[in-house]
Amino acid sequence: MNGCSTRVIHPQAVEAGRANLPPPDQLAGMEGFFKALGDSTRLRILHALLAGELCVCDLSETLGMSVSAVSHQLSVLKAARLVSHRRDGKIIYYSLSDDHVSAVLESMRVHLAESERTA
Amino acid sequence: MNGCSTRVIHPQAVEAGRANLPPPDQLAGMEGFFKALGDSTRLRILHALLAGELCVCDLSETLGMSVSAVSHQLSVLKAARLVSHRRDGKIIYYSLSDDHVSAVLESMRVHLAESERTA
DNA sequence: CGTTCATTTGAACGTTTGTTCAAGTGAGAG
DNA sequence: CTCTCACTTGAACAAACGTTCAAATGAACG
Repeated sequence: MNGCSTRVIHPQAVEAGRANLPPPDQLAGMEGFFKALGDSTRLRILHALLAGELCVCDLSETLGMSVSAVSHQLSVLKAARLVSHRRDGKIIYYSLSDDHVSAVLESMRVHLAESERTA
Repeated sequence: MNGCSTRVIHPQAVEAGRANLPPPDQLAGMEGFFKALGDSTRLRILHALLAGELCVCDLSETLGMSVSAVSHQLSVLKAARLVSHRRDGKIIYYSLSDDHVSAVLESMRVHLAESERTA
């Protein structure tokens, strides 16, 4: 909270920067979205679902981790609206909530390939 | 690590899901990228920089937080290659590392507006 | 009803993360 | 060289996170 000795170095730059700060609710939305994607288990779940819907049991087998751990992460993805689910008897099938999700994943792959090149 | 009683419910679905799992190095890259974006302070820094380069002092004034806290977060963004910096005497100016970053931010805003609509 | 089985949920525990505070760089000015 | 000032860095500590384990739903089936 201190700032610098001379208080502010470039007042107009500060003003311009402030003008671009997103309102709190938008900010919270973005943070939640990226946080949901910022975990390797959840990213692996999303990628596995690119092939089509999967039940929790199969997802656990696919990733080689416990059903409970997968279920916990699915609830995070569900809260972030990244996956949907449908029930068929005892089995619950999860899938990507819409095409936008796979588009995002694809665009990230491109970005990373790009910054790898610039390394 | 247990799986279900019947072991696997849909073996071919598991196989298809596994085929889409990214290799560990790609996965780590994605995770790091999204993790860097999954924090409100860092998102605010990136948005402030949309207007143009800013020094640490001004950034701290813009966000209303300590120079030290901002500097720590800048080092995270630097490690994720999301920002660049140039030195001019005692002052260090930070800017978005490339146009791709602002493109990503813009595409996220669109996605969030979309899923807001579907709410 | 009671059992089985896929899934969810809650508490626990170690790990990671973000901020603060104090000390440390490093570049210009006197 | 010494001082100042913008910035970085490390240790510390609380808050948030991901996994595990055990207990709890909830739907089918006898």
